[in-house]
Order: sequence, then structure tokens, then C-alpha cells
Amino acid sequence: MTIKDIAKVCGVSVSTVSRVLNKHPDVSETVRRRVLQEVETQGYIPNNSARDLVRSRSDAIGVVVRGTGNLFFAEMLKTIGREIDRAGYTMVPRFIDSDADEVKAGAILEREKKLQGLIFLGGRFDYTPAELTLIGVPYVCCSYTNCFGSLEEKDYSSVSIDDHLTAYRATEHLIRCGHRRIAAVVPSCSDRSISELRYDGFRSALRDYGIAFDSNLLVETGGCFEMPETYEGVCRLLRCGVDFTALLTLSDTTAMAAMKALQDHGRSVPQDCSVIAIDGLNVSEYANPTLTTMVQPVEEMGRESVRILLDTMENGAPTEHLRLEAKLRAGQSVCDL
Amino acid sequence: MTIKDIAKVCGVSVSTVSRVLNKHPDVSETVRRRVLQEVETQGYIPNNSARDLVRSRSDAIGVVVRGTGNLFFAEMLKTIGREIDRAGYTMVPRFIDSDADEVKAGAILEREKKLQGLIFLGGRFDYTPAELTLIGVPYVCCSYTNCFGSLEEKDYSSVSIDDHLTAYRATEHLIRCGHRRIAAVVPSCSDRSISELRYDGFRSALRDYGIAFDSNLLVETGGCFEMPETYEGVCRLLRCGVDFTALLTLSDTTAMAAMKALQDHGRSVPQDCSVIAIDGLNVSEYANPTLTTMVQPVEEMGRESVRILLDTMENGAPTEHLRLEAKLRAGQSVCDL
DNA sequence: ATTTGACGACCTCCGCCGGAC
DNA sequence: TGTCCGGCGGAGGTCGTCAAA
Repeated sequence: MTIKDIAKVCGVSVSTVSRVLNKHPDVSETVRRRVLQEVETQGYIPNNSARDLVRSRSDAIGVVVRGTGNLFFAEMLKTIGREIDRAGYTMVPRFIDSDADEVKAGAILEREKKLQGLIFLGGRFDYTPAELTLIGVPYVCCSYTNCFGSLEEKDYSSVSIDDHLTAYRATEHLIRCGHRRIAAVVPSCSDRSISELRYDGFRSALRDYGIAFDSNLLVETGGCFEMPETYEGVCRLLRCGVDFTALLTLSDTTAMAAMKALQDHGRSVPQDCSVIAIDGLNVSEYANPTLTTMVQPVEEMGRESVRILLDTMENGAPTEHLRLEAKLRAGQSVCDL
Repeated sequence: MTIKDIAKVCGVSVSTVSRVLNKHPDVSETVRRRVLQEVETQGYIPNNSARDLVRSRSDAIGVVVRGTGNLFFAEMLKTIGREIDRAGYTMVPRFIDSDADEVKAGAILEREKKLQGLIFLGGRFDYTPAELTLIGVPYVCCSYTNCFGSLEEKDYSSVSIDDHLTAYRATEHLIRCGHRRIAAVVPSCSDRSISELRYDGFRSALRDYGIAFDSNLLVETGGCFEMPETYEGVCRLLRCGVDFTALLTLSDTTAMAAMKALQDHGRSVPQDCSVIAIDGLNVSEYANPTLTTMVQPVEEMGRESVRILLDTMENGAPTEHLRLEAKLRAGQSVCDL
């Protein structure tokens, strides 16, 4: 079943069928309808390879997913996949370790699969223009920006929450509940990543509310939002015997690990210690206690990432930098002091 | 840079270059070397679209993922993606709703992307041969079989745990801990799916240990392993005032929802009620209490699915039906009576 | 003026035939 | 006779161009 068969059945030329299929205007309504009718009944599907060939491109959009244990990205990937499908492209995902180089991975993927565009799910925040010359197609940084790097805004697009502000709001929520001795468990304070941004937001909130920062209340776990490291980190904090009434973690899964550590040490949440996080996974609503967390708008982030990418790919639209709002979802893991 | 350019530079014909590139034997060693040398220095990469076109195939392997909220599939997809990458193919995922028709989705995907093979992540258990004629490439059913259908074993491959046995073992574990009044929360007892299989395993265990089945201890939630429905189901059970000391759920996430419902009604787990599940997600180790669950070998299942598919695709190997073992991971959610 | 047909180019592979040694 | 290589045509869909109705 090729375009020729359709043309023959309809009694028109191959050109005409092609024009109909590609929505060219210069086809009469009657012919157009007949062709579409026949395409439907014959169940004809255009040969994508031939299409790609003549257009000297593929319909592939790469998605580089960095970090394996990240449930947040897993949810996002579904939305992105659906949007890419809807637009008639093919999503080509590649999963890499959290310490791998996503730019290199993207560049390889681009050449291997002749990508039309790229979406990065998670990555570093400090690229230089030189590093990014490897990427030759439009790309969108999803869930992170390049705020520590020297990349010009016009050279890339990004979709994320305001990480600094979100951590600020989370901390602020704890403070407004009366907490003053607030601990934080972060992968790193200075790795020029999402972790550093959120940590800075935490510090800003303390400062604005006149709370002195106590370095004993800070745990750096290293790694990249892993649950075992977080569990261990909180255990260290507890062994120090330092006093605190609330704990900030930077993701939902690490919050669950943190709560576990607290509970295993006989501290009940939130009575003995409140816990707040950032992400808003579905499963967090069934944690015990229900997690209080800043919900990232996953659906919207995925949808907008694809929209921006397609707009740049197809219409040469300028880059965009979208900051979406994370909203507090009050659970049972935070209580007033 | 096309095959013509290479031919011109080498002073040979296009046919000869093509023969070299495709490792045909009838080319002299000297010519072969010169062509390969030139391909290397010129950085020539064959046009994949043209190649796919003429071979009327692509390097795409489709993965139809059924059910969105399933964290287990999210983990599996990563393993499958890596294995497909490693083998030099391209993974093309498609996410569909849990009530959508995965065969139709697979057939559409197959034609759209010219798939070489298909992996189904989750699906029905009762296909007939007629339904599967839509699929024209080798495929592997991952995490389920077709035991309720009339498909012949030789017509498809499958990789899964033994669902009946796994639910049996889970129930057995509760019984050996002294439990006799065991409730079960299942999506359905008779939907000819994974749910029914596991439910049957539950009933078999009760029977073998001489425990009378009490229909009051059974909750059907409908749907497909959703947390809200499970939560509601357990609430209904509790409202009935029926007595039970243990609860079986069929997945980790539903177990978390069930524990939440129990705890919200003032029943502590495991003191007032033990809970056991099937899946073995990472996050379940940080639930409160840590979930006791039958761990599915995710990595191995993903790896084996790809291996079997490739073997069939490339070597015409016969179909395989692999039953892997789910192992008990003892947590804190089950206690002796 | 609008609609339609015909055609070549794009790129690669493969089978086939023919020529050369 | 066997080995090596050249050349041709077909398969696929799109798109611009030109011609024709």
C-alpha cells in the first residue's frame, strides 16, 4: 500500500495525493475529500522513512534523562512522550547516570538519530558556549536553567520552577509555623546545580527572617538526591545530638528517606520534627505522615517544554525561559510549634 | 557528503562503496581498504533514512507502556532503554492509559515507526490469535503472560514472575506468621488479568492451609492498581467493622495507600494489622513502616525481555517464556501474631 | 485564475547483467 | 572458469517547476 495505489484508486496523480496529505491549498475540495476517504478505507499510512529521506531529516526528538532514581522525571517523561506523539514526532529517550555528561550524551544522540530537537531532563547549570557547540539542534532544558553558566539566554530555552524561590517558600512555611531551628539535608551547597540554588533559597529565607544559620544543622549527602545517602545523612545529624524542630529536604523521595531516619531514631513526624520537601509526587500523598511539599507542575512543565521546542524547530521562534510556580501542598508532616 | 562523494574520491563506483559498507565479499582487499579509509577521513555517515527506506525497515523497537501511575514500569523502562541502546537499536516508547487497547496501539506504532520488534509492558491476558494478527513483528509480553487467552505459546514470548505463585508465597508468609483472618484488596477477582492471577494465588494459599475464605475480607477496587481507589477500598473494609489481622495488596503503591487508610483509622501497622505486597520498589524501603513485599527482579526482567526479542528478530530464535522468581523482602509491615 | 499532471532529484541497497582479466 | 567491478533500475514520499487543462 503506497501513495501510488491511492492515486490509482482515486484516479488522480501521485502529486495530487501528496498535496492532499501535506495539506497544500491548491487542491479542489472534491478531490481532497475523495483522496482522504480512500486513505481512510484503505488504511494507508505514509512511509515515514521515505518522508524523512526526502525532507533530509528524521522526526526524532531526543530526551536525555539524567539520574535514574528520579521518580519526578519518570512522571515528566510520560507527559513529554504524549506531547511529542501528538505532534507527530518520535520521542527517543536516553537514560544516563546522574554523574554522566548530558551534553555529550545529547550530541551523540543527535548524530546517531538525526534529531530535530533535544530536551534535557536534569543537568548541570554551568555550561559555557564552547561546550554547547556540540549540540546543533534547538534544545530545551527542562527542570533546570543555566544560571551558573555563561550561556546567553537567547541560545537556549528552559522550563523550570524558580528553585531559589521555591526553597525560600518552603523554609518560610516552616518559619511561619514557628520553627527556628531548621535543619537542611542537601546533596551539596556548592555544586552549581539545582541543589545549590535551593540551598541558597533556604539561606535567604533564614536571613530575611532574622534566623542565624547554624552549620551544625546542615548535612551534605553528596550524590544526587539518593535515598540511602539521605537516610545516612539524617542519621549523622541525629547522632550529633544537635537540636532542631524542622527539616527541609530538596525532593520528595529524600524527604521520605529523612522521615524514615527520624522515625527509626524514635522521633515522630511532625510532633518531634516537621519535614517539608519539594516535588509533589503522587506517592507522597500516601506517605506516613502525608508529606508537606512544594508541588512542581509536572504536566505543565512537560507540555510547555515540548511546545517551546516545536515552536523553535518549526517556526524558528525565539528561545523562551519559563518559570512556573510550585505550590504548597499541605500534608501532615509539618506542624505548628 | 553522500555515498556518491565517497565513490568519486576513491575513483570507484557507488555500487562498490555500497558493497564495502555492507560487507559484501566480492570486493578486493585493496579497494575495500581504500574505501574504508576515505569513509573514515571524510567522516561519512550513511543516510539512515535512505537505508531504512530501501530495507523497508528501521532500527526501532517499540515499547508500549500501559498504565500511567505504575512506578514499577517506570523503573523497567530504564533498563529496557539501556539494553536497546546497547544493542544499537532505537527505543520508541508509547504511553497509553490502563484501559486502552495495547494491541491496537502496538499495531499503529509498528506501522508508523516501521518497528522491528515490540515489547509490551503490561496488558491483557486473554488475546485470541485473530487479535494478534495486527502485530507483524516479534514481540515480548513483559510482566504478564497470555494464560487466559487462546494464543499458542510458540506465537509470542513472555517474561514475568509467576503471579499465582508469588501471591501464594506472600499469603503463605502471612499464614506462617500466625495470621488467619487475612483481608485482600484487589482491583478485580475476575478481570482475566494479573489481578485475577494473583487473587487466585491468594485463594490457593488459604485453601492449602485450611483457612476458610471470608468474602467480607475481600475488597474489589476496580481500576488498575490506583492509590485513591485502594485507599477508599480499605476505608470501606474498616467501616464494615469486620475483623482481620493482615492485609494483602497486589502492588507496592497500593500497599502504601492501604497502610495510609489503616493508619488514618487509628490502626497501626503492623501491630494492629500486617500488610504485605508485591513489587519491591526502592521507595518501599522508606515507607513507614518499611514494606514487606515480594520483589520482582526488575533489572533481569528488562534485560531478558530485550535479549529474547533481539534473538527472535535477528536469529529467528524460537519464542521463550521466562518465569522469574520474586523474592520476599522482609520489612516491618508484617509481624507475628 | 485555479487546479491537476508529469517529472526529476533526493539516498541507499540489492539483484542482475555485462565486461575485464 | 572464477574474481572483481561498473552500471542500471526499482523502491519509497515530497516538493519545486513547468506545462496543460
